[in-house]
Amino acid sequence: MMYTLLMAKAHTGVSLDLLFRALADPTRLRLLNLIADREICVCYFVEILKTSQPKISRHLAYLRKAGIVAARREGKWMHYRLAVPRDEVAAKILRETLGHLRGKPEMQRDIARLSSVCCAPQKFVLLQGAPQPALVPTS
Amino acid sequence: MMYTLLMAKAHTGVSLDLLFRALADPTRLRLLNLIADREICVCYFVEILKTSQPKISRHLAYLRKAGIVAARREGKWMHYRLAVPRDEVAAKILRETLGHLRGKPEMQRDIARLSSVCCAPQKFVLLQGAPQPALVPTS
DNA sequence: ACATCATATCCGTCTTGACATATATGTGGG
DNA sequence: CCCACATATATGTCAAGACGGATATGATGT
Repeated sequence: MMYTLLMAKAHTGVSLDLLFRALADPTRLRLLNLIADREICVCYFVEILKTSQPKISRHLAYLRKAGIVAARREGKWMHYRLAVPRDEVAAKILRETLGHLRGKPEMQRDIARLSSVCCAPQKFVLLQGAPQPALVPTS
Repeated sequence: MMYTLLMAKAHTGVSLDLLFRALADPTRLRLLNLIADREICVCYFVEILKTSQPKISRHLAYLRKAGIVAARREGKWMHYRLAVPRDEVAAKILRETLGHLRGKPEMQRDIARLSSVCCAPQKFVLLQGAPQPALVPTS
């Protein structure tokens, strides 16, 4: 019942204002920054953003329905990766936005946290045995 | 009471998700496309978008408070023009978005309507004696 | 049974449109 | 000059819906 606006048009491809809607939230921007060039599973988001799992899951659902990310299940784990929108304009704006995010200190901090978490996953209860994120060829 | 989130941060410059919020609406995108490279007064928006004047005025207020457009009064008329955000990242994304809009058929139709309306303003009751839009040096 | 993740529900806030009304400026008459 | 009155634009109010966070519960795989 929620997010019906986005859901309604998700299948037709992302029109510009829908893309902007998807980008108009700090949590989603942080998620996108982490997803940008690696396939990564949900437990890392929970550990890095330090927010509740349902909250993250909802924002990921939002991005999925907006056609910006795609998910793949591997056993217990769900891997998320970027899904470049078919719409050329939307795709370009998304790429540029991700590029800009990379320069933001807050975003760099998230990436740094990801690195440290990956180097010592055994230190984080949530990440026991979690699959490592895999870099993805830059689109 | 309305738009408090935007109002709260408007003076500090536009953070990325606030810019996206401002862009996440079709009406505002149409307005921005018309404003992009000319200073233009409100009555043209009403005539071109064919929507209610309060609706347009509200969206313009939204864009104003988001720091994306600026207004200037000249007698009865209010002229709106683009206001490039101080934040370099936001400014770049805005410029690129406007560039992309230019390619969209719907937006080109609006520009076409603007031209025809400007050539024969006497045909439109709303535009009797309204000042002509003035092109602005491309930023 | 447990771990990982997704969805439902509740609640407060924001957004949006429609409609009514207020404000600001210009104009003409006394 | 002051007063109506028209014009251009802005704002208040209301209702409907969307959003975002928190919490509880469901689904899926080991």
